[in-house]
Amino acid sequence: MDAATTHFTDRMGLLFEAEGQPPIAGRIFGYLMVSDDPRSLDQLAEALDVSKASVSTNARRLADQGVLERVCRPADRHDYYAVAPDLFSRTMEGRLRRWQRFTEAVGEARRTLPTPSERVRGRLRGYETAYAYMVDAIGAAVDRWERRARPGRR
Amino acid sequence: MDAATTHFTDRMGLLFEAEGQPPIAGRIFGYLMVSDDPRSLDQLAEALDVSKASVSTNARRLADQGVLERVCRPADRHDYYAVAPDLFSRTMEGRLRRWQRFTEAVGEARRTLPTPSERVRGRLRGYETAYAYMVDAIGAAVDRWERRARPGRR
DNA sequence: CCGCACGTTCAGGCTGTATTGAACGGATGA
DNA sequence: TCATCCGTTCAATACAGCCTGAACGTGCGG
Repeated sequence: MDAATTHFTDRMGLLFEAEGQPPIAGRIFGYLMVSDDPRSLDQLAEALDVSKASVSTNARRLADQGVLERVCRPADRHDYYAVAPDLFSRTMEGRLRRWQRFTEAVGEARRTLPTPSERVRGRLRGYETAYAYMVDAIGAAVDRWERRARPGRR
Repeated sequence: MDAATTHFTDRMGLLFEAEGQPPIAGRIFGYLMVSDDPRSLDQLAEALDVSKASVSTNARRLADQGVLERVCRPADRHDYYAVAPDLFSRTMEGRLRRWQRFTEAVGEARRTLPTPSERVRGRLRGYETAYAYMVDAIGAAVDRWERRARPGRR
């Protein structure tokens, strides 16, 4: 692996770490981002110099999140991974899902708090409304983007 | 602190943890979210049953991020904290900033990789374009939201 | 039926970080 | 000037999670 690629994968590892994900997951993602073809677990383990166990776990994790796609080739027992073709909208979906968890907690609080003041109730309700507004706006923007970047798909 | 509030603050702690932030930061945020008035460091430490050192560090951290606001009262040496009034747009700004780091790394990769294939180059460029598109869309949505939620402000 | 090549799982070591108690600096008021 | 009350900083500890090597299950080929 050349120096520029190593630099990029390491940086992705740090960025993923800052988002609460394992560093290796970020490095896998980074490596596949700059890979032309899908890569097998062995290729990933060797390129990144990490154990196959980690690669297996983290690659599957990323695939579950929709960041990667598992590619199967006929007459080949290897699992190959590649960045998801609709990576961007998947990422946005994931972000909205994470925000939704916050909003659910806020909604539960608004419903179960014993004696919320008017200000607190308004604050919580305001957060929920803003979230709903954002879901619409971002969803619409992603749709527009997808239509622009991949006209005719679906 | 009543059970519903404790439940909410703990949940916020877990959600913050999943985002790569200290749990106590989330609990502070949660507690201030359902607090009518600004709270002092001592109040926070007692309510959440944590050391004042942690409260000091994490509250300042959140204030730096724009999530909280430090409130000063005349003739009172205490520091008070409250959720930022423009919490939502601050949160969005922070999210865009984090995405920007990814995009910067992608841009650097596109410029420094020794022999990127056409597919890889297109992928990286596509990511950068999508990010720029999203910054615009989200920025515009936040503006619309701010104008709707706080008409007349500035 | 055996050998091999995969991917997965799991206990254990290890590193990084959150949290704490204690010490510190600064400002205020007597 | 001293005593007190803040908030901050720091070394030390506890803890959580990542990563790994080895063992396991599975399916294919000989």
